[in-house]
Amino acid sequence: MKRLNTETRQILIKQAVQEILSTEGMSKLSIKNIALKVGVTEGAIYRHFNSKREILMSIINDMCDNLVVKQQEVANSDLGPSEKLFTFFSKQINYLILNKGITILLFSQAVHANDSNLKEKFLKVLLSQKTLLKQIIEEGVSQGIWSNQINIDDFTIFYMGIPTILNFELVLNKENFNHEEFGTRMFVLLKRILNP
Amino acid sequence: MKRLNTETRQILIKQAVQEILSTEGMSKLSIKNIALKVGVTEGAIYRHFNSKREILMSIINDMCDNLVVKQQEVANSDLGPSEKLFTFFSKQINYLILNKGITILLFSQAVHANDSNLKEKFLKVLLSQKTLLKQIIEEGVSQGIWSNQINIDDFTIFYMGIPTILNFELVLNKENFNHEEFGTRMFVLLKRILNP
DNA sequence: TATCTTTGTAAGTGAGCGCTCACATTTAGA
DNA sequence: TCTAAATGTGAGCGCTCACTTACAAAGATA
Repeated sequence: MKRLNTETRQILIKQAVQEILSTEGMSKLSIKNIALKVGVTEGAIYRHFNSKREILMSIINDMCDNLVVKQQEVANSDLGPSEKLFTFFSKQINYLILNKGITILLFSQAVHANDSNLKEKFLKVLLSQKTLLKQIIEEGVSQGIWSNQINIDDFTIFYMGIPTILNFELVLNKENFNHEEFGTRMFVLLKRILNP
Repeated sequence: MKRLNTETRQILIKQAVQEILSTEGMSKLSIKNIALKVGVTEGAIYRHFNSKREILMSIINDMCDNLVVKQQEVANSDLGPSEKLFTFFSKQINYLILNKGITILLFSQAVHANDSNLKEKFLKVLLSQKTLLKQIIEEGVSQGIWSNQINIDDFTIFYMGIPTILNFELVLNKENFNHEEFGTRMFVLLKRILNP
């Protein structure tokens, strides 16, 4: 068996986790299954992570670093609200398509995680995305670009449903699902809500 | 221990399942947990259902009889498209609020059920709702009530995200969540997409 | 080459899972 | 009142779970 250093192995383990999540679901996410997918035995997994919980925590931390922080930068940039929203949304869709399993993880754990620390962390990610989005929409409404008739909280709630349906379509349509277009097509609908 | 006949006990078991699903999630849905919530022992559960799978199947059959069939009637009624959509949507929201656990069950099992028969049944329910909705929207668009610019498939995909966010808001806000208003508020956003 | 840290293996732990079964008790009908 | 069916109990089945441990061997450093 070829040996790899911890950093490399950790990445492979996290990739395996996301692959299992997107194809088989949370109930099949066992250490044995992860090890099988990585090509090592169960014990080897525990050389690189102290617990299953720690693997999930690492995945969500990656999402913070590679997505949420970037979205934060977009929200606070000097772009116009319309461009901000498009970039914010695109980054999210691209990340979810590249990391297919993460939506299942995010929603199931944020709502019903056994571990309360894990639950709080997952919730924090979802809520911070919601807050950033709200900030962008408020800016657009106050500038008169978007309608002041809409309830901004309702819009953000509505928006948060998109990751789930993306995941749903990804799993169901698998092969013939058009990744690239999904974002732009959904964006059209979002703009129809916002436009005066 | 008070004894109850099978019909009564089956209802209590299904209620317990939905309660566990909405408060603790799929991972805590064990026969032991169900029995505990019902107030009997594990063995008693198997007097009224042959398997855990059969309990879930019965819950989804109830949803067919009490919701999907009603939605079908609405879609095929002689109401106008706008009234059809409102009634169709209201029935769904009310059912999901009354049966809080069912969204988790529906989406998690339709996507990743271990049992393929179960999976197909769950998928069928989701897809038949999607088809009925599409039928209503097509009618409205062809009558010129709604914009012919929108992609109807995209709209139905978008619509299917609502059950998940409803569930999300229900769990997170628990007490201070306004059940009655949620439907009408979301309906406002849906209409903004559809309106010419 | 010798040594030591790092990585992987294989067998095992106790706990919980869905489910079964021998047995007890209630309930309904003759 | 007697009997048989229906309902509930509690121990226990084989299995998988997350995780541990004793041991082996690869790779780096000297």
